Amino acid sequence: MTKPSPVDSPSLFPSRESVVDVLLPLAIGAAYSYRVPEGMELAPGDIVVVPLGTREVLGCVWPRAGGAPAVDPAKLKSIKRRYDVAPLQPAMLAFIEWMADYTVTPPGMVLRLALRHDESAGIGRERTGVYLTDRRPERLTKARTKVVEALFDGFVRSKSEAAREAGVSASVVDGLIDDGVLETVVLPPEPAAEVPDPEHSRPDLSPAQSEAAARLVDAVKARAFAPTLIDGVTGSGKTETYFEAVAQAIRQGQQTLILMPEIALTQAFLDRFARRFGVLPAEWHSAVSSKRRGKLFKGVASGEVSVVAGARSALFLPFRDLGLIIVDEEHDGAYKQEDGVHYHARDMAVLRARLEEAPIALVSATPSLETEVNTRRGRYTRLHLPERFTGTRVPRLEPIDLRKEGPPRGQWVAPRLAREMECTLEAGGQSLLFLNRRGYAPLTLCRACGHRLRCPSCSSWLVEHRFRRRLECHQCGYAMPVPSECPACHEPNALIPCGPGVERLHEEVVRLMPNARVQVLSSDLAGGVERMRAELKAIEDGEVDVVVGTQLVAKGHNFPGLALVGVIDADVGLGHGDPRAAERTFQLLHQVAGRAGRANVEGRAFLQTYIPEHPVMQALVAGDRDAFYDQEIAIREEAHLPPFARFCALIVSGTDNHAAQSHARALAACAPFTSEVRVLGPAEAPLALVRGRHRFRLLARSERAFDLSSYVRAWMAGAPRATGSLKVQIDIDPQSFL
DNA sequence: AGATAGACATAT
DNA sequence: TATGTCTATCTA
Repeated sequence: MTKPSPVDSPSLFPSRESVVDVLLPLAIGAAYSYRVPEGMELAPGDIVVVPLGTREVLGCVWPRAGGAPAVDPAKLKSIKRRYDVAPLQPAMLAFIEWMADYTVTPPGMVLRLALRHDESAGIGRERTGVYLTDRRPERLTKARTKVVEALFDGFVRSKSEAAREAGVSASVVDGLIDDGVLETVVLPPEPAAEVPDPEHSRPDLSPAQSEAAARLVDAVKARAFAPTLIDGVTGSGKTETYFEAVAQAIRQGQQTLILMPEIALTQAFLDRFARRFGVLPAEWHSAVSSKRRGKLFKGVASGEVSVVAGARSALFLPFRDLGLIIVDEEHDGAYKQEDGVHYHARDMAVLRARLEEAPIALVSATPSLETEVNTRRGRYTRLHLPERFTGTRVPRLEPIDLRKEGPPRGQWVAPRLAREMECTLEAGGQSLLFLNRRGYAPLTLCRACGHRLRCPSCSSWLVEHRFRRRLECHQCGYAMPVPSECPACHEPNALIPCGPGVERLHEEVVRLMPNARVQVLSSDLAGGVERMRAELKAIEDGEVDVVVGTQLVAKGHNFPGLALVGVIDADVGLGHGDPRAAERTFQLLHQVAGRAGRANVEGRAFLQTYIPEHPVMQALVAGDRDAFYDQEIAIREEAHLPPFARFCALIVSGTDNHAAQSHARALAACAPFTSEVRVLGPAEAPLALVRGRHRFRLLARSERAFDLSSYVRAWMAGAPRATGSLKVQIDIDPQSFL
């Protein structure tokens, strides 16, 4: 593949050519053809407005596929107008086509991801500026005097700015314009983003960081595809290291995309960026207003915006000249898009980097299995940051065997951990107890008849949330008030909570340590984002002695003062047959342990488990990451699952076929890798679905559920045709584009 | 994605 | 026979 020209391709269609193909952001197989109006010049990548049926839609002029498609010329309609934005670059067009092919999705659906911003939003009204003339108002009111005084320096201000500075309403300013006291000028549009300064503040880097940064900078200078894994322990300064590569891209006048899992786009990251580059990066995620999105879209397309930090959707921004991609926390599951177009943003980022001929850095303390494998096979370069920047070490997890030294019945903190927490409290240190279970108790059962409360719609356990006085289903969101009697045998006051959730753990810690200030952190914390921010601040300021938290505490936020971390139930999430369970548990607990310790204090971490002999626990205790990956890779190979196996879903729709619908539901529940999954083996894939290199593999919830391969074969043979449609997502080797 | 044209089901 | 609801099909 040749490097596409970063600027507008000069290869316009010959002037006598009056028809172009336009890809529409719809689930249509191919681009449609449109007549080009007299005098309009179009090239592939241009965004245009075209008529479609009764309405008008946005589309993208698409390279003409080989061989003129036979469309009745009488059906051709004309392009309405060109949309005022820089054209999509050839690499972007290639990206859309590749990704569509790769994800078995119509290209239009991928284009839709790129054009999803509001068309009108970015255009923005013209801003009017005002300045003071020599003329003075005939009737001089108090408000008018204030305006004249405020603008006496003669500088141009926007209307709203002038009003604000003078402390009057905008109508006063308008009145003065009418009287000729103020003159108006058209102001240039506000810049889409501030310009980062690569030399704003050069950081002090450790030798390991400097070495890694130099390698990355070289890769940026080379302007070639080069995938790298930045693999460094928590606190090793991975961010500061890749910032040097970002700085180099800025110096070269190229753009950078920094992808992060939605949750990681925190103030902490933005602050660090601002410290290094003097300004905030352009942010792109679901909370950004549509007006702002429109503006950014244009700024990114024109090349004006040089650094974008965003969630996975930022991958579809129309960069003019992308010089570097960073995928922070590359192992994070949030990169996987599971509805609409199914894709993994990390893999698509690698694809995009290849097509843009740009280096890409995947960043993680606990790389995903596939990234580790790619690195071991030499497809990615490994840059290892072995030490913490502060000099303290990431603590080893000390195992607590719950079979031997478990807590008394009805309690969850082992005596040894409780003593350690007590010591930490006396020494003025902060502790964190980690339990990946929201609510009070994960299961409620009837003491009288043994009935267990299940969700009526999806049959998983109902989780008691004592604070909200509700039973909630964590699977589907169903909720009901806590009943006073058993729904099965109607025995009153017989329902008892089983097992711990963070709420219950909180209760226990308060009992164990009456003098400690204890705070629960859970994603369902009452009071929303505001409250969460306040609590995090309180923790940071040392106003909390013990934090009891779920998954949330493992990601994003930094707790600068943690001296002790205790994992309450390390076995949660293992043993459900999920092929990713071991990997996820390892990553999560490794990250949690990494929270302990600070600049001058070595932290300690404890791991409560019933299965200390389990490979995940052994690897965590030994701190031996390589051994863990070795094992995990071997297990996959034995099961004939490629280490890359990504997703598989079979979606059946149709009213007449109830069996098909229940199959679809079962599959939706198990794909991709969320519950017990069994490989039914390679089946003869329908030719229509399998394109060349894609291997076909079906995963089902269990052997008993149904034999999918024969089901699909029957379906393809037309047996239960009904009115349904069938979509099979195929297990693809995600590196097939490398 | 919409808009629309058929296929059934139900009201008038 | 008009009207509503659900789906599959089409848009150049």
